[in-house]
Amino acid sequence: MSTIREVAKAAYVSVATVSRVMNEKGYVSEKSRKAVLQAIKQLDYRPNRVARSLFQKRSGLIGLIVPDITNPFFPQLARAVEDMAHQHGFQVILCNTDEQFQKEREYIKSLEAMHVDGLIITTNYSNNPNYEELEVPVVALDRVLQGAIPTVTSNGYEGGKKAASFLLASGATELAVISGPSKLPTIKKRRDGFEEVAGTHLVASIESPFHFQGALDAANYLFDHYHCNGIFAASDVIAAATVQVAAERGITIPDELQVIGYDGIELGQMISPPLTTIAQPIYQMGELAAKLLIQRIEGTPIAAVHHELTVEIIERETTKRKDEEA
Amino acid sequence: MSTIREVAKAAYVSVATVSRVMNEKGYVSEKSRKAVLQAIKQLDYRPNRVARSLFQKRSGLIGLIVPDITNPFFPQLARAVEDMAHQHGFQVILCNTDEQFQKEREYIKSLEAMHVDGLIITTNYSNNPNYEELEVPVVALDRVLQGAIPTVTSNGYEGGKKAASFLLASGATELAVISGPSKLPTIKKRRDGFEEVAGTHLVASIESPFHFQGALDAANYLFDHYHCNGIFAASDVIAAATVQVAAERGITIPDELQVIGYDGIELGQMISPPLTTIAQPIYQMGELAAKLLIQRIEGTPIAAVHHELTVEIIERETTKRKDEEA
DNA sequence: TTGTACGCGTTATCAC
DNA sequence: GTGATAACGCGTACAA
Repeated sequence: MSTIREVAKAAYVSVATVSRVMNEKGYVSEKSRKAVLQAIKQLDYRPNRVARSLFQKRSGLIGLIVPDITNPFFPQLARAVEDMAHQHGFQVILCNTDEQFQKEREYIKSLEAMHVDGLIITTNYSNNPNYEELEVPVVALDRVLQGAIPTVTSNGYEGGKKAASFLLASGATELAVISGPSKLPTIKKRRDGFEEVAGTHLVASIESPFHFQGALDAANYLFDHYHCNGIFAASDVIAAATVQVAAERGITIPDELQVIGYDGIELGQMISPPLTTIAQPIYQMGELAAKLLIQRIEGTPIAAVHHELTVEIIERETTKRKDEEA
Repeated sequence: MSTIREVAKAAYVSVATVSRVMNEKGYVSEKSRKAVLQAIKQLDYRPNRVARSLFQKRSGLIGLIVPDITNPFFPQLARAVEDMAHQHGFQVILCNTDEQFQKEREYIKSLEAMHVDGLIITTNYSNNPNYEELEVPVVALDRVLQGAIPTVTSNGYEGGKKAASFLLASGATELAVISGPSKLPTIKKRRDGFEEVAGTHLVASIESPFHFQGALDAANYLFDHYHCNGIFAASDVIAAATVQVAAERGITIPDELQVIGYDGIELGQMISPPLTTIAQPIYQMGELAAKLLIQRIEGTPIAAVHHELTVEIIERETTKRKDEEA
C-alpha cells in the first residue's frame, strides 16, 4: 500500500497538495489536480485510516455489544446497525459479553483504547457501569439505562397487554405467562402488562432462561403443575419450546392451548404450527439506535430520551381466529 | 484519556521509561517502575491503540465477511471467530455483503485501508477477487478459494452420501434433494454425494435459495411435481420449510415422508418434529479458521491447505429409527 | 538505568 | 496555488 508521500513524488507535488486533492479542500490548480489524480489511480492510493484516525481523533469505528450473537434476536439487530453504520462510513466491531459484567467492562476498556467513536449496548444488567462517564457517545438498545443516555426499546408493557387481550378475546380462560429473567426491566414489563389484563384469569407466572433448553424445562414445569389454555411467552424462543413440549404431550394447538410469543423473529414462521407473536420492529430498532448514535457522533445534540417503539401482533396459527372463537 | 506523556510527568520519568514499563522491555529500576505503575493506575492510563497501530503496523483488527449475519448459520460461526479472536487480543469487524461482489470489494478496500491484520471470508462466489494479491492474510471459511489460501469447510460430499444411505436404510425408496444454489461449490458437493448414493432411487433434484420464503416455494414445487418419501435438504432452513409445507399438505413425517437437513443449527431442535440433520461442526469451523488466521498473522507459516471437517448425522424425529424400518 | 529525538502517515497552519 | 512543517501518541535506537 502506497503512502501520500509516494503519490506526491509521483505527481511532482508536495504531500500538502495531494491532501488537498483528496479532501477537496483549499485551492489547487487544475493541472496539479490532474497529475495527483493520475498518480493516485496509478498507485491505487488509499489514505491510511490509522494515521488519519490518529490525527482526527475519529476512528470510524462503532462498538456493538451484545450478550450473544447466537441468540436469534440479535443478528437482525446487528444487521440493522451494520447497515446504517456502513451507510455513514462506519464499521462495526462485534463483542459478545455472555451477560458477564466483567467481559463487558473489558470490552469497553478495549474499545475506548482503540478510540471507537461510539458504543451501542444491548446487554441487560441491573447494576450499571457508569456509562455516563464514558468519553464516547453511548446508545442503549433493548435496555434501559439510568442517566443521560438515549435508549431504544419496544413497548413491552403494551405488548404484554395485547397478548392478554388477544388470548382472552379468542376464548382462552386460564392464562399463564412464561417470562424471561425478571431482573431484566424490559422483560419484566412484558409480564406486568400481561398480568394486568389477565387479571383473575391468570393461573400461573413462571420464569425461564432465554435459551431453548432452559425454556423446555420451564414449559415442562408449567405443564406439570398447572392447567391452562392460553400462554404468553416472553420471547419467541421460549414460545417455540412451549409449542414443542405441548406437541410431545399431545396437547393440540390452538384447540386446547393457544400460545403467543414475543419478538417477531423469523424463527416464528419456521416452526409448526407457525407462531402468533407480538412483533417488535427489530430492524427499525437497530436502525434507530445506530442513527441516534451517529447523530451524536457527528455532534448533533440528541435528547437523552427513551424511544419506545410500538409492537404489533402477528396472527399466525398458534392462536384461534377471533371469529372462530369457541 | 491520558497520554503516555502525562504519565511520565506524573511519575517524574521520561516517556521511554513508561513505555518500557508498559511493554516490559529493557531495564528499569524497581523504584521508577513503582512510580510509573502508580501513575498509570492513578490516571487510568491505557495506551492509545491507534497510535500504537500506526507505529507497529498492526491494528489488532480482523475483518469477518459474511453474506448475511441474519442467516442462522452465521451467528455461530461469527461467535466462534469472535471468541478465538478475543482470546488472542483481536477485535472483529463484521461485514455483510448480501453476496454482492461489489459490496464485498468495497468492504475489503475499506478494511485494507484501516490496516486490519487479517480477513476471514465466508461469502461464496464463483468468480474470485484476487485474494492472493491482498497484502493481509486471508482464510476462507465454508468456501473454497483458488490459490494459496487456507480453507475450512465441512465434508459436504460425505454428508450427502450419509444422508442418502440413512434414508435408504430407513426404508425410503423415492429420494429427492432440494439443493441450494448449485453455483456454490460447497453446496454442489452435498448434492453430488447424495445423488451418487441415491442412484436409481433418485426421483427429483431441484434448487432453492437459502432463505425460508424461497425454500417454501421450492418445497411446494417439489410436492406438486414429484412423489417421494425421502428428502435431503441442503440446509436446515430449507429442511424446515420442507417440513412445514409437508405439514400443510397433511403429509405425515416421518411415516409418509422422511426429511434430513444439513447444518446442525439450533433451529433444527426447535421445530416440530425436531429435524434429523447432517451436522457440521460449525463452532469448530469458525474456531479453526480464526486460529489459522491468527497463526498466519503472528508469522507462523501455515500451509494453504484445505481443512475439511467431518460431519455427523444427528438423528431426531423427521426420520424413522432404523430398527423401526418399514 | 534513563532520557532525547525520530518515524509511523495524515491533516492543518502557516509562509511564500 | 503551493510547499514546508508541526502536530497526533506511541515505541525504540542511540546517546548519556
